Amino acid sequence: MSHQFRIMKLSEAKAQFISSWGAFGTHWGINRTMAQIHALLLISPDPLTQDDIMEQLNISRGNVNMNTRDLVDWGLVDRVLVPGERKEFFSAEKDIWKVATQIIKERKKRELDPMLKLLGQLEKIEGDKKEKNVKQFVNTVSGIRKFGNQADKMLDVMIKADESWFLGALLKFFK
Amino acid sequence: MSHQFRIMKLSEAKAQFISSWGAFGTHWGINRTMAQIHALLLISPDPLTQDDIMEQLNISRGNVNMNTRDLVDWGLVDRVLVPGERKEFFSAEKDIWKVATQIIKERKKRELDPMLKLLGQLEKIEGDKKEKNVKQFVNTVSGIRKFGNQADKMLDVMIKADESWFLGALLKFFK
DNA sequence: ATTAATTTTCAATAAGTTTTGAAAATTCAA
DNA sequence: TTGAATTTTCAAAACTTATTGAAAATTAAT
Repeated sequence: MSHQFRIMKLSEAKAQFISSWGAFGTHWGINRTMAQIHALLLISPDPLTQDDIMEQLNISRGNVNMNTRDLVDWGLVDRVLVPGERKEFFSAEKDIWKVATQIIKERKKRELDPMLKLLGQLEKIEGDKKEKNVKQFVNTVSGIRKFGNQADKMLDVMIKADESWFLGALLKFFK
Repeated sequence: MSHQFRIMKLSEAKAQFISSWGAFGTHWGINRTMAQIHALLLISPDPLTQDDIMEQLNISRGNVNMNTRDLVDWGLVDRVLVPGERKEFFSAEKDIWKVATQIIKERKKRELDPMLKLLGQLEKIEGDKKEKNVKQFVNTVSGIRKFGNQADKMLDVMIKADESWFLGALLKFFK
């Protein structure tokens, strides 16, 4: 079965990209609008104002304000000053490797690290280690913790590495 | 600043684990109850029935039914038959490496692969490749697509590899 | 075949999350 | 200072998603 695609105009392609990136974000714990604003900024060659974003995405001022704030907190977007302009402008980091490592760094800090800390505690429960419920609990928790610690170490190396080193090494690694 | 933890009883530790795993899941596009049922099954040495799950998590029959179905669809839980029992039982895959590769496999299929397909289309837009809006759009999309393709390849290797090979190789890789 | 046990479905409802928009706060130019 | 421009806040409303529970469907024992 084959499928014929039409060549799109920029405006149509932009709309598609923004909408898909938004839907994609919702599967990753990021709200739709935040992901859409990020997408819009990624494809904008120049920084945009709150009003630009409101207009292009048809959303309220408050919504833009809250979500740009979150994007700045995540380190994905910068507030930039344009000389001679009163309004403030927003600009997204365009290097996708930096975007990815920034997201990894934040999620690791916010989610993985606290989970690993908790699992370490849960392993030390009181009770008979031979009893099968205790045994299964400890096995499960320690299995997850060990796996999580490996992932944690691997992500630390990734975050510190630069892209060319990392991809080069990976390609060699995977023959 | 130091922090003194109390040693917990099994019942308390179980409750903590189930609740945290549920909260963790919500950051990863998995609903709270589905993650909690998964957690409960992971730490149960024996398979459980719908009624067991309803009782232990205090949720309705319909809810258990829908979420166990999803867990089975994700390949994380099996329906098992216990000889001489009328009811059906559920049991989770306990090997955490298998759990992780199964989740990666499913999310890749459901999310990454369709996104890469779309990005490939979006790159071929019509219009002047020298115009800065077109240029930025194409650059962004192709950057994401290239990065995504690398990730895709890497995940394919991970899915096929077995745990000991993979972790061994990773440790060597990261010196 | 009948019936009791069990599972599944799904419309109604509850719970949770996002969005709006107008008022309050802040910023900065004159 | 004053006041116009701009940003921020947050309670209320809209929207989305998850949960319930009772009825329907299925299963299997008698």
